[in-house]
Amino acid sequence: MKLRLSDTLKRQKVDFVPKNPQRVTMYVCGPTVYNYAHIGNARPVVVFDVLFRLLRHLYGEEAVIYARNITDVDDKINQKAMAEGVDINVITSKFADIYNADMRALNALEPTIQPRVTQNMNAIVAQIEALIRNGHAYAAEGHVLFDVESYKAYGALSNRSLDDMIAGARVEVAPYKKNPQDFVLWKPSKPGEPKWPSPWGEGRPGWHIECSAMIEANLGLPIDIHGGGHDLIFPHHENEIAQGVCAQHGHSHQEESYARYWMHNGFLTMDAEKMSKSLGNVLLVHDLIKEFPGEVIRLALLSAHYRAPLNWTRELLEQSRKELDYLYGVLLRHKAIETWVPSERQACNEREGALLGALLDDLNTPSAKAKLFDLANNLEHLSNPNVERTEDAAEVAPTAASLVKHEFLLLAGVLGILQQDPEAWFKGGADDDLSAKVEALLEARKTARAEKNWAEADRIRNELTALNVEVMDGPAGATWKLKA
RNA sequence: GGCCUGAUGGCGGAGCGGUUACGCAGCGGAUUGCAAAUCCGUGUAGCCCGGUUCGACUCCGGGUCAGGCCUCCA
Repeated sequence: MKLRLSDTLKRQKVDFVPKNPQRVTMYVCGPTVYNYAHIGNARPVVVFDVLFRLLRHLYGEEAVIYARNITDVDDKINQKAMAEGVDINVITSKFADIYNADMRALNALEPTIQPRVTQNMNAIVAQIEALIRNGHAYAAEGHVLFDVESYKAYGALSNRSLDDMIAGARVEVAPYKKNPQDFVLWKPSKPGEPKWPSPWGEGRPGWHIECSAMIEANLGLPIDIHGGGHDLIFPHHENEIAQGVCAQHGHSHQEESYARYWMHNGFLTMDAEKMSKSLGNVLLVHDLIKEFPGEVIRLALLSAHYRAPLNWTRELLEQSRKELDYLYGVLLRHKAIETWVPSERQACNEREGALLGALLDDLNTPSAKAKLFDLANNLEHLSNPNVERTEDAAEVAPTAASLVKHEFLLLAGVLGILQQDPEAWFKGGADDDLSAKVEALLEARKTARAEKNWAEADRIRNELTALNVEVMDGPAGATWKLKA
C-alpha cells in the first residue's frame, strides 16, 4: 500500500516515504488563541486528522508523532488581555481549552503534542542565535531580522522571486531593514506588553520563528509532513523554510532538510466569498456544534477534496446529515452482525489496499465516501430480506456480511466518522426522560398494532411526531430517531 | 502587475483518452394496515474557441468567468 501526496514545494503528487517509518512526524499550524475558531479554521484540523488516522493505520499508532502548536504570544492576545485587564494567560488558556473542546466535537484526535510559544522561548532564542551565527540574520534597533538575500532558495515554496515580491510590496519599509522583504525574528515589546529576555533586549518573537523553532525543538529536523491552510504558503511557510534550513549547522541549503513534504488545504468560502469579520459572515464552530452533530460538520468538511475550494452552505450540512442518517441506518439494521476481527495485524494486504485506495491517493475523501456507500449497499444486499437472492448466497451471507461490516467500519474509522452506537446517533440529544417516554409510547403502539387497532396506533405515532420523533418500523420491531 | 487555485447533470462532488462514479433531491415500481425506513429501476452533465486523436469531460494552445495569496487570515 503506497501513500501518495500532493507536495506544494515539488508541485506534484509524489510517493510518501517517511525518513524513519518507526517515527513519522507531522506538524500543522494551529490557532492563535484569542477568540473562537471559525469553520474555516476547522478544515485543516479535520483534513490533517484524517491524514493522522491514515498514517497511524499504516505505520502503527505509536509510530506517528503529530504536533499542532498553540500560538499564545501575539498582538491580538495582548490587545484582548489589555482590554479586559487580565494577564494573557487568562485569555490564552481559556481559548485554548475552548479550541480543543470544539475540535474534539468534530472527532479530531488530540495531536501527540501541542507545543506553546511561551514554553519554547529558549528554543526560539537559540534558533535566532543560530541564524545570526550562520550569517542569515542581523540585529538592528532592538529587532532581529532575517536577511532574505542570504538564502538563495527564498521564494521556492510560493514560487516567487525576490524582485516580484519587492514589486508587489505595499507596506512601508521599516528603516532598519536591509531589504524590504527581511522579516522580523525578534522585536522589542512596547511598555506594558508581555516580554521575554533575550540577547537583544526584552521583547518577543516574530510569528514565523515560533513555528520553525518549535518544530526543531519538539520534533527534530527534518520533519516528514508540514501542513496548513493555503494562505500560509506565503509568507509564513516560506519564511519557516528559510529559518529552518539556515539555522542548521553546516546546512546544505536543501529545502528538504526542514520538511520533506508540504501540504496545503484549500479555502472554505461562505456563499463563494472569503469568511471575514468585515463581511460579517464568520461562522464559529462553537455555535455550529450546538445546531449540528460534530460528525455532520466533519463529513461536510470532507465532502470535497482537501485541496479544492469548499463552499459552505446550509444545504451541504443538511445533505451530510442525511448521508449519516442512511449510513447509521445501515449499521442499525445490521447491528446483530458480528464484525469480523482480523486475528492479527494484517497490514498491507490486497483487500485493504483496495479499501483505502481512495485515501492513499492524496486523501481523496469524496471517493472514499463513495466507497463507504458501496460497502453499505453490499451490507444491505447481503442480509436485507427485501433483496431477492439465490439460496446458496444466503448461506454465504453471514460471513461475507461480517467482513463487509469490518471494512465499512475500518474505512469510516480512518475518516473519523460512524464510530458511535447507531442507536445513540438516532437518539441524538434526547435525554433519559424523553427516551423512556418514547419507549413507552412505542410499546403501546406495538400492542395497538398487534390488535390491528390502526386508529390508536396512528394516534400514538402522531403523538411521537409531536415529540419530534420519527418511527421506523422494521422486521425486528420499531426503532426511532430524533428529527432534525 | 506577479503568483496560485477552480469551472462537471436541479444541487454537492470524483475518477477516467472510448465502458454506470457516488451522494442529495425528483420520478416510476416493490414492500408496508397507512406512513416512515428499506429495496429495485430511471432522467438530467462536463464555461467558450481552436488543435491533437479513429475517438476528448479527460491531453495541448488561446480566451472567459470566479476565488485566493502578494499586509502576523486556515
